[in-house]
Amino acid sequence: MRRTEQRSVILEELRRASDHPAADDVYLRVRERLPHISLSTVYRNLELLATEGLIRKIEHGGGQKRFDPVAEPHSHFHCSDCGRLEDVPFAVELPELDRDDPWVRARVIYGGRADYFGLCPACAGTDRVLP
Amino acid sequence: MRRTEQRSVILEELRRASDHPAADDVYLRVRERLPHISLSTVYRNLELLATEGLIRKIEHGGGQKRFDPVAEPHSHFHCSDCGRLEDVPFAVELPELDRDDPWVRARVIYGGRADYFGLCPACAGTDRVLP
DNA sequence: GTATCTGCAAAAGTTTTGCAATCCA
DNA sequence: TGGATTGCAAAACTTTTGCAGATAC
Repeated sequence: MRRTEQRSVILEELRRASDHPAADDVYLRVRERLPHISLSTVYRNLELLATEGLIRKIEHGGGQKRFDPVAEPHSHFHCSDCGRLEDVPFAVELPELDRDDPWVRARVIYGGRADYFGLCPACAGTDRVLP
Repeated sequence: MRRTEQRSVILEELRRASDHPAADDVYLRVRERLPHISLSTVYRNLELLATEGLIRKIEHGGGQKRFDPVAEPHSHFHCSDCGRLEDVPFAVELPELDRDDPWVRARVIYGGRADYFGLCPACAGTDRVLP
């Protein structure tokens, strides 16, 4: 993987973002700094960076895939109302799997992840009135 | 929601499937029985059935959304190699959230789900040689 | 009878790909 | 220099939508 300005800026802008942007959000942000960059370059680099393990691709409701600058597995919170996608600010431990279970033994399980869904502060109204 | 033959057959075929098919897989199966059905009807019905809570739409790696005939939340196992999506055959309990945590208090959390990823028996080779 | 539903076709939205030119090591 | 990378345009793919006619209740 070579170092190119496009690749660096894409990674920088993704790391600066806190909202798990989709490819075309990244494109818009990167374009502020590199006005001639093309959307395919953004797609190709996000894909490559995810393959190389520097970032993470997230499946999320809605048409687009989102990208996470944090490659380490962690939990997300999805707002069912506005679609916001946030990091859960603490580690969620999944229960240990029973290694003797035949279903578990028949598979190689790399890991697991817990995701939560509900209403974010803005949609729940708790960002205005705190109880 | 009215009862139509198309809707019934779509639901039946989804319930008969064990592989969490995508919309166009459902379309292919339904077409065996209703050769004149259109893909949009399949999309519209899967969407409606999911909205009504009879089935569940699953976000999953790869371009297409998948559908699950089981509406109750349960865990899935994603094969990183071949893309197979299976039900985890036991309940995975998520740890209780700390209701006094300010992050938790600021949100309305409907629920969570644990998903696992790794290699399925075929891709791990354990369907041929059992240890 | 009327609101819902279907099929068709077209549109919309997202992601991928072919290719010639350019760039990095 | 040579392989990786880019920009552009076109293609591919998935999903949604408009509309006229058919259907369920």
